[in-house]
Amino acid sequence: MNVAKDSAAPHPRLSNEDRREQIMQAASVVFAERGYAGGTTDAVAKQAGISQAYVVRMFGSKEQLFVEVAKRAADRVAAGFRSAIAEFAGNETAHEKQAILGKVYADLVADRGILLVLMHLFTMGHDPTFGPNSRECFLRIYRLVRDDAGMGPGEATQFMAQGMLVNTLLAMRIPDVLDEQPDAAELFDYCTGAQTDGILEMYWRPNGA
Amino acid sequence: MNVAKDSAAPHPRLSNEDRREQIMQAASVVFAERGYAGGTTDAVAKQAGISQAYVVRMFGSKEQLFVEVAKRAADRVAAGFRSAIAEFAGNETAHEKQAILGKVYADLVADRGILLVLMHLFTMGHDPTFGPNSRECFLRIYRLVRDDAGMGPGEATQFMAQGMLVNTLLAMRIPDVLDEQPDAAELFDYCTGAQTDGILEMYWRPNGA
DNA sequence: CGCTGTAGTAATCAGTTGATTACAACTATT
DNA sequence: AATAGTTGTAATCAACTGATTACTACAGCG
Repeated sequence: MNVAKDSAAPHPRLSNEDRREQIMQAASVVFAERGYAGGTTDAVAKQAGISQAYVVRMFGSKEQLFVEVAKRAADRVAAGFRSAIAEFAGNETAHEKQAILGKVYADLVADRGILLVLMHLFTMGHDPTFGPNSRECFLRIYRLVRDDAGMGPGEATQFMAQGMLVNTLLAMRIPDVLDEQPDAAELFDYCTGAQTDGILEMYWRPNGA
Repeated sequence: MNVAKDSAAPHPRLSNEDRREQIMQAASVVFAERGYAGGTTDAVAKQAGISQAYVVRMFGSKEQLFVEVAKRAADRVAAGFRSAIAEFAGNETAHEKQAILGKVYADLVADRGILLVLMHLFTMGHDPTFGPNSRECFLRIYRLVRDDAGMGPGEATQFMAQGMLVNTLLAMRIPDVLDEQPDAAELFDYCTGAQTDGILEMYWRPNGA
């Protein structure tokens, strides 16, 4: 039996796998708020409660860490969509499909890490490393919506457009000024449609789900 | 009469006003590609061909410089829309208005500075300085489209959504992979509609207009 | 117990960065 | 021509940052 170290032990000593996951979660928070250039490996380390040296050694470089964090964010969106699509009855209209996937997306981006890390990735299309990555992530989601969900290219495009507007509004923290800015409330309402209340409910929590 | 200094003079010695404009143009290029945190005042200075110290002293701080650059980007979008709206005949359908303003927007974001600086601004909604600024800039455009252009809230929202998707596709440099990625070509085509060719034509030039 | 691999850190380093200061060069006014 | 204001820079600084190295501590295995 282990000695009693279950409560607030100074060094829980995680496995490689668990620690990786923990660092990526911390990096997601840090990169989301500060961007790639502004997110320091030291901030990630502090967020994870470990040393800065360990963060760098675990992923080789800050660049590689960001790539993996961004990739995982896209993975989660894809997984969320796939699992929702798997439960389609098959007779939904394109509009109904949009509503279902829209709700799933609202759940996903309640995690500001997913939301903002992807947005930061998209703004680095010029970068030799991040650029190809960003295009691949985005097109993967597009294909999922168009093919697996079975929307036409037009409907899929419109769905992606609405998603990008939701991204922007949430990134800007529009929900913070809903009370004092009637126009913001109107725009947010028209954009999120039936999901408005659900999104707002999740928005005020520390993290989604 | 001035002495002959019109050809490649080492120090043209600009007026305060002209120099400000030149620095902001340089900063627009630098911040666009590197983001706020990644864009150094030294890179701005080199882009403008002056010393780093002068960049900082002219604007007080890097933060203030970014605020002014972002504000000017939003101003240009607003001015472009306003001048197009001023030429409305008054009997356009909402769809026609969207097409006209869409074309104007395509012209504007051919300048990657405008496009990306605004996107970077939008991702900093949490920042006490940039946050209020980003919301104000965005809502200003929304009101312009909804009120001055006379679209309803629904049409205006849809127009903004399409704009955010165009932003994302251009930021990711989707046009760079149009040939090897058929899905990218399809998405871009459906998104830009009648303006596809016009946008691409401008995309390959050093700068818009 | 000794050995080996793994988790984790402290210390350090070279390069960068925003900002400040003091100073030089030019221009206009009187 | 002396004065004063403006344009612009070189030099410098303290703080920061990603990465490397050498080290410690612990766990499993024979």
